[in-house]
Amino acid sequence: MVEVKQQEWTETFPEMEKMMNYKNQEKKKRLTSEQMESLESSFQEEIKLDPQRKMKLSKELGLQPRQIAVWFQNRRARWKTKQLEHLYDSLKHQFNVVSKEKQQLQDEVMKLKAMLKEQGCSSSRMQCYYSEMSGEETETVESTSEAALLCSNMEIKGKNHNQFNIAEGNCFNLEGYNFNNSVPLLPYWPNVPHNYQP
DNA sequence: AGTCTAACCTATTCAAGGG
DNA sequence: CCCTTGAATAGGTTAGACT
Repeated sequence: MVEVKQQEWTETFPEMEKMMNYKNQEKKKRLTSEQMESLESSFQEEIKLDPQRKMKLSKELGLQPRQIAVWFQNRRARWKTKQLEHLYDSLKHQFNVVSKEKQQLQDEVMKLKAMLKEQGCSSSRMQCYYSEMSGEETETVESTSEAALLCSNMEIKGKNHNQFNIAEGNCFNLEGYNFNNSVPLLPYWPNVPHNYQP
């Protein structure tokens, strides 16, 4: 059924037959390691491909300009996937750090409460006493930790994702939280134009 | 404002190569 | 033979030039 249709097509449109033969002959070919290296170093210089560079690479590497464009397109897609993976790892690590800290603080609160109980002083009385002393509203440890986590999320959402601030290792502005010990970054980062919108 | 075009993106296909 | 990788394609979006 398919063969019959194909025959009809090629008889009606000889150009189509040419194209089909061309397609059969021209199988997908892998780029040589030299071509790959050259394209890769060019990509590291600049993630975007301007027409002059495309033509230059095309001549240098003996590839069609279209092939150069396609390679850069696919390379950007791969790069973006890697970025997302690293961003995910980074956020996961930060979440673990904050969770651990929250647990430690909660443990500390439990210990302190137990101590107060031993001394025969109720926690509500102690909270009232603390409020009078500091003149501020009292907060539970849960609320402060959750607020910190919320703030960190807001910080992330507030950033322009295209700037990749988190992935580039910038610290959060959260007071009292040190996120310097996040996951290691990629060994290298290509130049991304300021106006680059993935 | 509407149209055209080039360049780009994402998703997908498919050939090549490795285990 | 199956799975992964990467070159290529399809179809949609966007920005800029032009009328």
